[in-house]
Amino acid sequence: MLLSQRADYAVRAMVYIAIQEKGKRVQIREAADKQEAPEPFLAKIVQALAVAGLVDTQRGAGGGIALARPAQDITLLQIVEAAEGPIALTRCTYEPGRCPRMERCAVHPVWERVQRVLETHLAAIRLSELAESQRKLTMAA
Amino acid sequence: MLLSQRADYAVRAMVYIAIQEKGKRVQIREAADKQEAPEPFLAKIVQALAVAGLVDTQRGAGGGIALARPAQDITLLQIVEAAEGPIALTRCTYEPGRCPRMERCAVHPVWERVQRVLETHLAAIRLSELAESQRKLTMAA
DNA sequence: TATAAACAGGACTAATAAGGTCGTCATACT
DNA sequence: AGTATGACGACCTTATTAGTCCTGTTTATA
Repeated sequence: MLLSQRADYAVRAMVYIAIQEKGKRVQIREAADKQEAPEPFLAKIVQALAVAGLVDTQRGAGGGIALARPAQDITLLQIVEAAEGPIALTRCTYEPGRCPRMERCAVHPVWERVQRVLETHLAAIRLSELAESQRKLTMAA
Repeated sequence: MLLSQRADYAVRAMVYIAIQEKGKRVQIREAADKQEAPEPFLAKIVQALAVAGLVDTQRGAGGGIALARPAQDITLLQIVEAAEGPIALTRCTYEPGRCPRMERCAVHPVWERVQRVLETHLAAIRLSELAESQRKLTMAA
């Protein structure tokens, strides 16, 4: 698999948070149940999302998780990178300038191009769109 | 990293084989030296390429590896899949119908779409193009 | 102010995959 | 026959992934 479970859980959890009524906080337990994710594992992922500034967490009774900004300002790429760390197609493209063959290898620029395509596509998808189609799906059922 | 070292070694080795004069076979040892890949590891990868029908191997003195068909009939996607197995973005898209949430999850179709984009881009790149630009690079140096 | 509800954070573990090695056998040219 | 070469399979080591668990700390509210 190209993306890990972390990324998948993270995205689904974000969608779940996004479809709540405004102002309502979600508990990790609840999100884990609904998304069929192991609770302690999801808790860790949520921490990473919080560090990345995508969600705002609040402790204590009545606490929970909420989006840190409007859903249309959050992209799929941001969620994936928050959960997984920066994405790199191969070791060559992990850090710019890290690959010793860069100057003499015809494959290098191709990996870079493909990676850019992937990032662009992920960045074009907004959490608000995902939330919208999730709402429709849920209503239909 | 989204793709493993196997894929990277495989692609570079294929380019190296493709830039040889017609009819000349490459020894694994030689390819490993040139591509800075561990020889026994590359040998395994070459086996996978042979099973996938991308290269033709010949044992014995004067043996070695050659392309099994013209370089313009081999795509980057074929090489990557031969080296890594079928690519799947997430566990959801690993096998069609394998994901239990498919019907009620708004994220699922997005993963499928992104995966298709990736596959399409990889399939659009031909080994012959890579070989051509590698030849130019080598001549320039 | 006690208490229960919630996340924070670190240490730990199990399973899997990646990356790599080695030895032996089969094959083909000379 | 001898030697060069890949095929094949067993094995090993390390890193990553996917989790678990325990002990906090914060916060609302009864």
